[in-house]
Amino acid sequence: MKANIAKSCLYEHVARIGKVLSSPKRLELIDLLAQGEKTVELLAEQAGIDMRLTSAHLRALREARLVETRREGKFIHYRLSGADVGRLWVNVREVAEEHLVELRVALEQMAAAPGALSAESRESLLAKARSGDIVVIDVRPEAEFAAGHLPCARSIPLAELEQRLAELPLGKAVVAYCRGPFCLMSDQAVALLRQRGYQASKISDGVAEWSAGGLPIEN
Amino acid sequence: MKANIAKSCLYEHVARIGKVLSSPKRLELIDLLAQGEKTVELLAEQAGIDMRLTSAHLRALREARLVETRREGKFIHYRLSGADVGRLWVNVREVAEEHLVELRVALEQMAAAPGALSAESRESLLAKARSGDIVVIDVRPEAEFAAGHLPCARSIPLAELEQRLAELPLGKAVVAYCRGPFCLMSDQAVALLRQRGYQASKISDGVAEWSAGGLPIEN
DNA sequence: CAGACAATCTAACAATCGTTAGATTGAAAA
DNA sequence: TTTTCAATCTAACGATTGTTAGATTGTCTG
Repeated sequence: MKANIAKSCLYEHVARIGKVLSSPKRLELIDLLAQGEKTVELLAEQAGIDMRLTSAHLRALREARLVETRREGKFIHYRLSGADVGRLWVNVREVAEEHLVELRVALEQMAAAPGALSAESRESLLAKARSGDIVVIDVRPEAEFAAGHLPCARSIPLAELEQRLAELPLGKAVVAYCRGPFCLMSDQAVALLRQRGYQASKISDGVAEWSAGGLPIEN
Repeated sequence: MKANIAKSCLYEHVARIGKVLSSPKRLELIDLLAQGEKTVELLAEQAGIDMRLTSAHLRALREARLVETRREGKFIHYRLSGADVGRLWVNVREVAEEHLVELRVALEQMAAAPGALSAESRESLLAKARSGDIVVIDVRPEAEFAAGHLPCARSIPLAELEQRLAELPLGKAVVAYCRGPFCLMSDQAVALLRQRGYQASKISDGVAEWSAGGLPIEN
């Protein structure tokens, strides 16, 4: 039957997307690109992968049309080719968290600091941030903050946090966030802040999760 | 760094889900399972794959916890392990449709019958079905209808459509649906109905797409 | 022009995966 | 018990993929 071979061809096209999601390194690159446009060199450094291998993985991602490029002098900037790609990454990760117990266990024992907010809704957090009830800090590198961040958030990169403690009011609750559930920067920030007497906690959301939840992103 | 190896371990777990989505045959099995619980034999027949190979693919899906099994006598019934798995499949397919031009082209030239409804919202379709303005028919096998179907839909499997034409009112518009955008059954139904003088059209949604869109499913 | 550097290309190896076909398990029926 | 049949297991193959290291492209700077 002619229709049958045409049909299996359709699934083959979708499998191209699946194939690209089947490598941990490529997933990490997608996670990093969800924070904003980045050069190959920066991606290689942040993911801890050899630049030549990074380039090969990015090629695979580009052939599946999940990322696009932009040239700027010697540098080539990669970015996700749409917000739906970020949502897809969040979706795959959520399904993995839901069904793979091993992943949940690994996540729990990695986040040694028990700094997560007790199941607070995104909306109520946003309301408290808007009213000035809490201070929300974005501890990612400044370039990622500039590419897009949570409403009312202030950029204090983790590397600068110790020197810039004075910017934070001691009385108010401080809520930190970073790249998402797989990123440890907000945990480290919370640990440092608590050590210095601040009332600190974290949310596991990054901009991709926040945005996938239907909430606004500023830049 | 210890944190670094733990982190790459997290992405590896998510990649297990990606790996399982990287084979066209497995995607077709997921698509079929989104229609409801099925035995290995039935899946093999409907996907046109050797049963032993089907079993091997189902094993991979089960090891990634995307499907679960239930034994009933000699038969083993497979089902998706949650509604989120169906949503993930829809999500991956939508990203593929959005970014892979080749897939869009293949889809268009496969659906020879131009029977698709002009961009009508799901809600308005549901309202018209509820008011009795249109007749919605589910042309999938009856067992799939029984496992879950669109509200107000009537089951008329494609194989029985010709003999059961009398059940359909000639004056009203008839809207057919089947397993989803990759399924040709609703196209065939529309072709047959129009040939017999009915005012027929189709929607590309199946229960998975309908449900992923936040609309209710009956059974 | 030559040198520096970001990024890609190439070739080669080991490891993994999809597929096939034959053998085996396990539950129901004769 | 033996037979039947759904489903799984096993071994083997060919193809694909991830990774590595060296060579190359292309752009800016001196």
